[in-house]
Amino acid sequence: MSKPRLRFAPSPTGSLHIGGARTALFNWLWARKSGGTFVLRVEDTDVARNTRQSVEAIFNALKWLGLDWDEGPAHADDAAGGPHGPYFQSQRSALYREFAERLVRSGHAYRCYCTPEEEVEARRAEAARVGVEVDKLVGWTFVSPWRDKTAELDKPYAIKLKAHAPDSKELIQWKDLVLGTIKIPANSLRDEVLIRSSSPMPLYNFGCVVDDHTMGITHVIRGKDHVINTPTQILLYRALGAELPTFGHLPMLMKDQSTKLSKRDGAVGVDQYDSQGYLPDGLLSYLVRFGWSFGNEELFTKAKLVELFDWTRVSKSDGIYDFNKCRAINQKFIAKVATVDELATRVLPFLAKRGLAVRAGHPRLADAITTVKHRADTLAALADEMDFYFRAKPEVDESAAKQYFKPEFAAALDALAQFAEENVPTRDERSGAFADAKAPLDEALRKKLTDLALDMKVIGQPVRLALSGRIATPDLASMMLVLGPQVSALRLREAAARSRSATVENP
RNA sequence: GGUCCCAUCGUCUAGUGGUUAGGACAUCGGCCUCUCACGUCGGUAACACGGGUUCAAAUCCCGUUGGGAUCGCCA
Repeated sequence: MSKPRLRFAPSPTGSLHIGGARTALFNWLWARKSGGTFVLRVEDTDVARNTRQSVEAIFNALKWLGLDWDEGPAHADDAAGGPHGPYFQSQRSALYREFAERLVRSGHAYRCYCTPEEEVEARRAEAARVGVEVDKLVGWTFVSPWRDKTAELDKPYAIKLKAHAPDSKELIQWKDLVLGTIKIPANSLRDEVLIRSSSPMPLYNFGCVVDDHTMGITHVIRGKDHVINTPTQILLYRALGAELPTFGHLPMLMKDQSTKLSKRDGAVGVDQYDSQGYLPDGLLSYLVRFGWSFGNEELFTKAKLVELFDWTRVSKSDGIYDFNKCRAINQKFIAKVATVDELATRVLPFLAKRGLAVRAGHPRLADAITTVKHRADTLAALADEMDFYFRAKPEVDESAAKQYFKPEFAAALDALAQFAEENVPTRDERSGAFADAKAPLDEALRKKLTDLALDMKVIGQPVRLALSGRIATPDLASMMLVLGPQVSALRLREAAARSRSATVENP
């Protein structure tokens, strides 16, 4: 048996939606797991809604997620893109026309000279006959008078699929990879338009089947909203004399129990997760749960996902998208899964956004991250937590300064400045893990406080504010260690000076 | 309404005939503590309902109810 070929076929009408990302993920996963091929095809036949900008946004989102494709356009202007190219449907019109005419010749399709307006009119007439409003008319489909005619007229025509014989009792069925066997009565299908009368572009079902067929796609994995398209597509495969791919329909992502997640529901664009500082694998770990789970595990790298994925663990029921849970997963990913090196690379742009031009390999970067990675749920938050380590002077929380920078603390702050100079090792002086240097420093600090007859509970916040400008930070010893003896001492002395000159407030 | 699909804590889920129905997020409380977090301990909280099958059902079957998808010369 030949290797599986899977595809993701987005329509470029906006940025990549997380639902689309989920679908792409499952296709990619099986391609990687099975040693098959992952194809990217752009279904850009709706010229009114498609934009080149969207094409690029989708490609970028896929790249950011790390869902690399083996075949397909490398960029928005890549006309070839691989052995089955072009991969933009808008560039394949001739092919669709050719297949459509072939179906007309073989009797599976016909030229319908009715105009869309005539069909609308027929619908209206039927509604009037039955005595209901047009949009209340159900279960009625337009039957073209051209269905069994072969005449060629000199006027525009749509090519329609002859879906089934009028008295067909056939059940169209397939074994769905996730839903199991599904049977749908053929007579519930209508004569679908393959190619419009007014445009060379194919309609969805036709373009999809022609492409999946000519591109050798073996597995069609998509959202459950496509279940209803499947029988029509099966008819099309049959008409083409083509082998059926395996279909798999994934559960939907819902906003709540009664609404499916739409483009207006907040953070649904993958690009937004990128700019908010999510980790690609963090997002993917959450998205994969919409359809797949592995025991109670919820943190997966892509490599792990490829290793563990299989179709027997795929679920059928729709899931409600929970932004909080997504963020919680990302937080755990930052704290527990991502390496300091990876975080160091990824946090740089977020530091830059704060005006901090920290370069990769900055001597304080790795240590800074180890002190704050348990405190952030996004890279943006991580950058915020690290901010004070990299500023020449910390940005002081003024209301906290009023509370903690008081004359009575000045002497202590000076004394601790000296302590820092004498006890905080420089980076060159220490080796080994951060924690190995921190523990003794922490101990020394406590001893010093005892010697000075200072209570940590009292002096802690002034010192914290001195070192960081903030009232919520990592522990004191950690900050001193990251900052180093000189900077620590400098900040403590400045705080001491400021405290000394602070006026005593009258309550 | 036709057709199709689905159904375990608020949410995502584990569970594949015998469990005190487990975990995670959220939530509530305790502990830890130099702040905020992290961590940790514990609490509240679920098998939609009704019939079968079986010694035994969250698990299998049927029905009901509830929810979703779809019904374009969009994708």
